[in-house]
Amino acid sequence: MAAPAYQRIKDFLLDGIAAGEWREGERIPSEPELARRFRVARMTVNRAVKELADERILSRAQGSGTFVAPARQESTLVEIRPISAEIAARGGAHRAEVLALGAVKAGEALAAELAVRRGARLFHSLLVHREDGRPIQLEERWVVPAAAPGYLDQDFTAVTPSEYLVQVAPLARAEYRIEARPPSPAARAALDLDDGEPCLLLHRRTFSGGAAASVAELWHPGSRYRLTGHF
Amino acid sequence: MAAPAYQRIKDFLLDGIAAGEWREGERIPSEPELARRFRVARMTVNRAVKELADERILSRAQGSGTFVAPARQESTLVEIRPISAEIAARGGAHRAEVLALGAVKAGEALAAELAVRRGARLFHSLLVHREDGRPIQLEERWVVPAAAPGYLDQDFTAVTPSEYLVQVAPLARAEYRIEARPPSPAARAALDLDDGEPCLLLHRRTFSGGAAASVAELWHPGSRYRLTGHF
DNA sequence: GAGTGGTCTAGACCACAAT
DNA sequence: TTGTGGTCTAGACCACTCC
Repeated sequence: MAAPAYQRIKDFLLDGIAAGEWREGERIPSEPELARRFRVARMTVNRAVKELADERILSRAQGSGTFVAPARQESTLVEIRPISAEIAARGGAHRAEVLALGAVKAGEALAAELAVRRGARLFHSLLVHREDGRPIQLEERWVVPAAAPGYLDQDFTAVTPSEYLVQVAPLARAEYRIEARPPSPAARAALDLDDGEPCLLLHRRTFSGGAAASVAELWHPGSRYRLTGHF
Repeated sequence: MAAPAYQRIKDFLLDGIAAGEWREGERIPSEPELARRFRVARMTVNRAVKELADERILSRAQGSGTFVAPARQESTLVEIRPISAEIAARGGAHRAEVLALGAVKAGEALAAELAVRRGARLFHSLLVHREDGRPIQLEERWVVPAAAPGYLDQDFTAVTPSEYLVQVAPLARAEYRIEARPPSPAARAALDLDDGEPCLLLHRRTFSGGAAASVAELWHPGSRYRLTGHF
């Protein structure tokens, strides 16, 4: 199962940008040059570059070339990015620590949210994400086994659960809920909070193939995390 | 300057959906059929349909066809939905109380946000919104006078500031920021908070005609208000 | 004029779904 | 088996920018 050519080209460009090979405002290789390098038709390169331009990672100018777009500082709620990408975009170093990974039985609330029976087996993970060493997110997740059978075998320090789930269970829909909350005991322990510091809680339920696939609770320190966006 | 073929096909499909020719979940003509009808290559049809699928107006399934996607509702964050409409949608009774209305001088932070000089005159309003008698939002707002000259003469118990501003200063753009915060003194006094109850703070800056027009700080009791949405 | 991206063609092979 | 979408080719012409 090789990745399609256009995807390989996208990855090549994204890796180059991440590695600083082309910086903001700099020109990337032209379509004909990429076509030669990857031995594909120009239309295939065009698709790869066009998609990155649609995602505003590149900007194109007819007659002059394709350039790395200025980094956008927007974690739009409508398109929530993995925390690792968000941190990388700010130039920070991301590290994840797995606090728990295993199977649990669904309680009443979870059973209702995931449309399984009470006591059903669910995969469960608990991670802390750090930016430059400081905890920035406590991620607790419950996953319906059928939606991601290999969930428990993953190394979530390398690929975040959110990234893994997107790969194995194409995301059809998601619901979210944002709240200000006093920290839960687990969040207090994991997030290195000041006295009286509240948490920004992002609760998310995802659907894949028409059925509920996972529920996530993302706890963030109120003093060090905010959601931003624009329209 | 004729529109490109792929755009004509997109328009054809959008018009058909708008006219009810194909309803939610129904199949639209296949790529080969559209190619015949428009006398273009299948790749051109593919581009048109793929773009509409990327925009989630259509959904595609290999082997079975292309379907009209279920209409998506906008997240409450993406639109500026006045709190009064939000409450009405839940079946609650909305009442607003004006705590302050007048002119103030811009401090450093506000001057920077609104691109005016320090000490410049700004309109200022402070309101509490109640749902069935319980305070649900403390709304503090600073407005550039040029953007809404009649701001101070309004009766904000009848029309909320947000509704008034949308009328007089067509909204071009907005930035928002969502945070979890301990209550400010004003919020503590106005929102009838429990001990240790945090606030969900929505900070919003609006632009009209290219210039910053207003800044709003919307404080909500963490236990009684959440932002929700889906995609 | 040379190089760039924007669009388009007329095929092709494949994976997948419905039958 | 037939029809669907997913991907790709090897060209082409055009509008535009830069030199």
